[in-house]
Formats: sequence, structure tokens, C-alpha cells
Amino acid sequence: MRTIIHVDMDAFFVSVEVREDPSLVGKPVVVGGAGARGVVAAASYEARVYGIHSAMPSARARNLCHHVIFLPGNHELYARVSANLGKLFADVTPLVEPLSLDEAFLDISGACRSQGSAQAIAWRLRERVAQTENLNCSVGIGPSKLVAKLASEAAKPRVEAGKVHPGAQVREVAADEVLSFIRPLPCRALWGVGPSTEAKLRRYGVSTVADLADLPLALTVAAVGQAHGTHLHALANGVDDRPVEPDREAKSISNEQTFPVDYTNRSLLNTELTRMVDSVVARLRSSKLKAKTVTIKVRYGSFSTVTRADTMPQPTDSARLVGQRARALLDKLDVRPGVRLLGVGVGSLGEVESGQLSLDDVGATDKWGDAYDAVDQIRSRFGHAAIVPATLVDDQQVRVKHSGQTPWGPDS
DNA sequence: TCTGGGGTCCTACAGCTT
DNA sequence: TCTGAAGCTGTAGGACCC
Repeated sequence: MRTIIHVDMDAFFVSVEVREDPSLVGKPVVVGGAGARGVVAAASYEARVYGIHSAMPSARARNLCHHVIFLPGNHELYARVSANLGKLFADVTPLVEPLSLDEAFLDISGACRSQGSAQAIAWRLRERVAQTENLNCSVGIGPSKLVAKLASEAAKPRVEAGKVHPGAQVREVAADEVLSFIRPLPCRALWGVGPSTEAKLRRYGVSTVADLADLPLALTVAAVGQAHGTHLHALANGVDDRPVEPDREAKSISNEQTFPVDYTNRSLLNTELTRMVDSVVARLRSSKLKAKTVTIKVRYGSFSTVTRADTMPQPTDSARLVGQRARALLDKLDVRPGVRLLGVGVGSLGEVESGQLSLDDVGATDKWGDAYDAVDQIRSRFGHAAIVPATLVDDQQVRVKHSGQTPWGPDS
């Protein structure tokens, strides 16, 4: 029997901000994009009292609470804190699967034999997180990922009738309680059921996990498709054998940005594309990976979204080659309707072979590899912005346009 | 109400090869 | 040589997660 715990930080981004600035304690605080096209990335429980929640458009959040405090967020800081948390988790078990910056699964089946009961481990871990990082988390314990995740959700603080109620903090669901725990939940609680799947299931009279569990498999598959239907039907019946995977490798790397206004100027879009390619390839190279497929994404003002992809004969980590492919893909698209969002990504990733010297993959005489190595060295000493493609330097003000300054939407 | 950014996975389909 | 089926690969879009 496996024992899995799911650790979920409470209002992570906001809690880190409040920790850094105690004057924010007890106030409605939101981390997110403050501009007209921004969204809420995280909301304090005081903000949630007003009905504000993550993924909500910032304009709506402001309407709900006029004195809400908007913070732009500091992704680097959150990543550092997340890395510290990872070390605490690793002290419990090597079987840690991070889900995001603020969540992780830990397989403690082995740890239970040497460190005590699952509950004891969970409470101790909460205590260590609070002591070392001054942050709160909720912990769910169960025999599977599904149950551990739902249990941590049940352990969280909740907002009811305009008041914040503290949660149980740790919640364990034993193997023989799984069905009675999950069956009354709405089917939306299951991992993989979003608005679209919920609507499809509703047509079959399904609104709870119990309804879904009792629906014949064939009908579930008819409703939502083979793979999805089979998976959801198993989850609804408490069957979830997915292992905790500590070393999941990235399958793609991407960068996208919503603009403050829709862009129709192709040269402006090409400049943005160059910046994104630069950012993506820098991450590719720092991960010692190469990519074969280049994808661009364009969202028009109407919110319709198109993607275009191109696969190269050889994998590469060259910004020049990725940029060429990306620009060629963008050239084929009509930008006159106005581009709201532009993105670029790379996929079909593979590791750089050791001893490989040339970083461009066409032409043995290509010397760009040496140049990229030099760029990497400069950036490792002086930061990413120390050296950028010439097209990204604003001639008038000798100012570098950075990426990732407004991770949750353009300022305005 | 008017919808971010970074990911993963699935499905459908077209084109190519056998 | 032609044709259809099957399998594979690449592409595009959609849904979902945090």
C-alpha cells in the first residue's frame, strides 16, 4: 500500500509578499497584472472574502474590492523559496515530484517505516516549513495522488459567509475511506475535469463523482473520448496508480506575451519574436538541451488563436536557426486583424551530446557556436540583460527591452 | 466579465511510405 | 504500374492544470 502526501502552499505568491512586507498582513492583496489585460495570479484570503480568486481578470478584481493592493510579483523570489521548500521535502524522501512552484507530491511509503506515521511526518513537515520559511501549507495524505490532492484541498482554509475559516491543515484519507470521501464531491473536483468536460458530462446526468463512477464506461467514453473517459472513470472509482515521478523531464519550453494593445506592425512583432526566441533559447541552453520543433502562437484581438509549427532536420540550440524558423512561420500569417498575443516555443527536446562543439547544425564552418558560448559566459557573470540581440536595444534611450517583466499581463 | 503565462496531454487529420 | 489499407509522423487545435 502506497502512502502519498500532497503539499500545497497556502496563497503562495501572496504569502511570500506578505512575509517580505509585514505591513500587508491582514489586507486584501493580489499578485497579478494590474493592467487592463492583466489577471490575478494569487489572492490573499482577505481578498478572497470579496470574491476575488486566481485567473480572474484584474479589472473585475478591482471592481469587487476598490482598495485591493495589487503587486506585480517577483517570480525569481518565488522560485528561490520554492527551491528551499524542495530541500525540506527532500529531507523526508527522495521521491518528490514538484507540480508547480507551490505544490508537490511526496511518496512517503518508505519514509513511514523509519520516520513514523504519515500524520506525524505531515505535521513535522508543516512545522519545518513554518519555522524555516515562515509560510503556511496544507497537507493531504492518501493512498494515491488523486486522494492526496483532494485531501490537501479539504485541509485548506476556506472562505464562507464573508469570513476566513482556518482549515484542518493536515487531512488523511485512509484506503477504506476513499470512496466515501470522493463520491460526494462534484465531478469538477477530479483532475482533468474543466468547464468543457463538465458540460459534456452534465448531458449524461453527471454532476458528482458518484454519478460518474456509476455511469457505464462506454457512456463515459462516448461523452469525453477514449483516453480521457477511461482515465476519469477509473479516478471516479478511486483507481489511480500513477507513480510519484521525481525526475520528469521538460517536453517543451516556451515564452509568450500579451501586448497592451493589439499589434499590426510586422516589424514590431518580429522584434518581439526575436526577444522571445532569445529568452527561450537561453533556457534551452542553460538546460543543456536542443530542440527540433519550433512553434509560434498568435492570438488575434478576437481571441481566436492559431499555432504554426516547423520541424527541423536536426535538433539545435541556436537562436539564429530558431529565430529564422519562427520568423518564417510568422511571415505566413496575416497580422492585419491585430495581434493580441505572440508566443514562441520549442519542442522535441533532447540532450546535447557530450563533446559536441558546434552549436549550429548547418555548415561545418559556422562559427556561431563560439559566439553563443561567449554570450552564455557573459550572462552567467552579468545577468541575462547584459548582452542581447541588437534589435532589442532601444536606440533612442539605449535601453534593453526585457522579457518577463509583466508575467501576468501587460501593465497598461 | 472579457479572459496571463508556462506547461502537458489528447484528438483529428493530412501527407507520406510501405 | 496502379490502388487501397495501414502505420507513422508532423501539424493544429482544444482542454486542462497551477
